[in-house]
Amino acid sequence: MHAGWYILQFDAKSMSMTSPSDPQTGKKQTRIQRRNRMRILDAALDVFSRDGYRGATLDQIAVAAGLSKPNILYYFNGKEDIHLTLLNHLMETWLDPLIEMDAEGEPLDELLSYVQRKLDMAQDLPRESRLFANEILQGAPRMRPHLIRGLKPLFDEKCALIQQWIDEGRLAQVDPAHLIFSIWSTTQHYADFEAQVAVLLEGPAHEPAQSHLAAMFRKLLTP
Amino acid sequence: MHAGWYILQFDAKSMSMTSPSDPQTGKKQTRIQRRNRMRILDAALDVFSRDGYRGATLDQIAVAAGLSKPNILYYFNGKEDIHLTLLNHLMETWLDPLIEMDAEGEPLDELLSYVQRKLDMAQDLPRESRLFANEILQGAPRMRPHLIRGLKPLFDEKCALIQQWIDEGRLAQVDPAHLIFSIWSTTQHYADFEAQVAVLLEGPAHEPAQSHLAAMFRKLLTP
DNA sequence: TTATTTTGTGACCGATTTCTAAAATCGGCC
DNA sequence: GGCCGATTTTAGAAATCGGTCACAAAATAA
Repeated sequence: MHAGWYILQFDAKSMSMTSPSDPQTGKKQTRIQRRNRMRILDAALDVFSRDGYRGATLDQIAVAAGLSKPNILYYFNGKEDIHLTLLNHLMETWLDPLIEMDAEGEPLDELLSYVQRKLDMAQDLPRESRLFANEILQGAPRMRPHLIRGLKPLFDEKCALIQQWIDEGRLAQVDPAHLIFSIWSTTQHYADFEAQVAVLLEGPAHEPAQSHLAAMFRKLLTP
Repeated sequence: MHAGWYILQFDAKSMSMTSPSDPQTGKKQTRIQRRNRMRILDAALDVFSRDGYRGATLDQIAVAAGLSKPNILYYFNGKEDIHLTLLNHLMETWLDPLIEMDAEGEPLDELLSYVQRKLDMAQDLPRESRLFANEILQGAPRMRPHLIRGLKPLFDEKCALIQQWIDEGRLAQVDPAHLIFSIWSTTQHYADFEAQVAVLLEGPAHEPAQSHLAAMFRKLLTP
């Protein structure tokens, strides 16, 4: 949960008070509402994460959710509303691993744990990872404000922390920003490029990604 | 140029002999044909690399190319044809850096040069990188055959080479496949997630990506 | 020049897409 | 049962999609 979340949610709403699609105004959601909104969001996550915003259609989402198309629009104010809701939900969880990186902990442990958490997320939530990748690939048209107001300050804070650890001689010399980029890219790769990875890892068994990345970043960061 | 290329091209064609859109059958292309096909492909690269196959429209491409929609379809047999042509062109150049990795060279030099070439490509051809990323994100529906027939054998060959270097004690212990994934992901990140990187690197100057990646992989690979 | 081929366009088609309006149906509650 | 709000469906409007076609304009060959 971050400060920017409710702001985005608020900005995005058309502020109509008449639809059950607005969890802010509708005090109490029915069981059916909760169930169907969940179904729709789950189906939409499949579709948006594969085809991107422009490539996704309400028909695809409706079929995947097992609901009629107008019924989808009974629960959400439109395609944009669904997509924005997904991005907002994503924001709630996406930065958690980075937030958890603790200034009080042992630097190497903290960073290797962070790698582990990011890799777990890529493997447990590949659709969310691809949804994010799609949004950034398209130039982050809907998420740039959140990147600036939410991610950037957190990023700067953690870069400063890593730099401090380096200055204290507790980590090897590394550019903190590029280090974080390397952690993000190597971990998310297994979700975003799953189709390619699956083809290439076919055949004889390979070392798990986890041990490779742990070894790599340990070597990189050990002073 | 790979064996699979002509096969893919062949499969995709409707084999009509009447359109200038088929560079295989039309012996000599006029200047106008070459110029307009170039314009269309350049515009289509913009659109496809941003919005993906389903999200892109012929209207967008036509506007970006400065041509009318029917005129686009005079030069190409359809949306699919344009996209496939782009992917085929991409294949011609995308694997070159990996191919160049030389069994006769010094292992560390070869791998660090490979990192450098991949990073150069990400910075010089970001649209191509995003086109590729989009295709894989969507499950590689059009490229999986090429991944299997073209990339996989090359990948296995280079993995074996790296493993041999390791066995000879000329490189540190590393899983070759995951090493290559790490090289791909870290370099392509700067093209595919450019929108995010641009936001986060704003402010005080940072070390260039090149020196970070060079240092990182040198440290990882030095025995 | 004329004849012919190449290149380009406006009008249009059927299918798809987002979204609305209104009627029909469901589910509880008295 | 009968009422009332919540849910769902039917019907379709309006715009956009990929693609076609007849024909005009321009380039080229004779």
